[in-house]
Amino acid sequence: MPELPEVETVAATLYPHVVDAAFTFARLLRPASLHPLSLPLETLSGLRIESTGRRGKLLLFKLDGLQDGVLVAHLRMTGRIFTGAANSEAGKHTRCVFGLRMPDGAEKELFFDDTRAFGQLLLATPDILAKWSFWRNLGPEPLEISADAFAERIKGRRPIKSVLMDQQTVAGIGNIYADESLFSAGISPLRPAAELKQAEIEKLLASIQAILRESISQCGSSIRDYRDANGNAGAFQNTLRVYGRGGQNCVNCGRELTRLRLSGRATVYCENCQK
DNA sequence: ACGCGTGCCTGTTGGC
DNA sequence: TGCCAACAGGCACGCG
Repeated sequence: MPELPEVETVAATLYPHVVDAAFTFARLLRPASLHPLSLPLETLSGLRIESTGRRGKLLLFKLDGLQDGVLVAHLRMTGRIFTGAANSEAGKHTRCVFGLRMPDGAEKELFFDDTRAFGQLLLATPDILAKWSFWRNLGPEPLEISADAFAERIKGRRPIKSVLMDQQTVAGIGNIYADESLFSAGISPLRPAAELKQAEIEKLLASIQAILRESISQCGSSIRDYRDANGNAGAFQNTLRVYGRGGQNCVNCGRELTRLRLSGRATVYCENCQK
């Protein structure tokens, strides 16, 4: 499930395949995979991809030729973006196909596959983005926020894990990195956010940043579906210390890791090491 | 305003 | 072996 490090990796691996390419067509195979606020994808024809990037878990294609326009791909659980040869056969879970013409005239295609179809595409100008509440309310980038600003944002009675996963707090943390960061910081996912001491908040942010950076350097975590734009798996899943390890032994103290459901999501932590 | 529960999706897994 | 419930879970939405 692509979170910040995975989307960062997709953006980086996609870049050499699509930079300076111009869209020639867009074939939307599943209408619901287009966000209701989106401009029609036909608008893309002739527009050039200036760069690929990321904001939180959102993959961005910056476009030349549409006033500060951007094509946003929200991959959610199982979304994948990759390029292939022109006139390729659409897969069973292909939701959209884009035609691309490279600067040297070569043609290729860009695919948006999404097995579970939670993901969405959105072609937007700044005025449209301003109407999109998810975008408007998206919190700062966790790799760029200061400890003071972070502390400001995590006040509240909710469990700290729920606060971390709220994209309005900081953008890009999902279930994997919330569990891993809390383990690394020695903080229970159940602690009400407002109870955290200044030193704990600082340690938590440092843990988040270290884990996100380490995961990016290993091209993300491939638990089941995630692949980068070249179809390669990441390696950070081999480094995970609590996520998906419920019932196994804590790597730190050896006690059995606790697995529970917190606001609807599987949560694994060590009752001994995380207070 | 806030926080919780549910629905959206489909493939995989594990228990009986 | 076959069936089916549980599960994976980010986010919109509705309710209290």
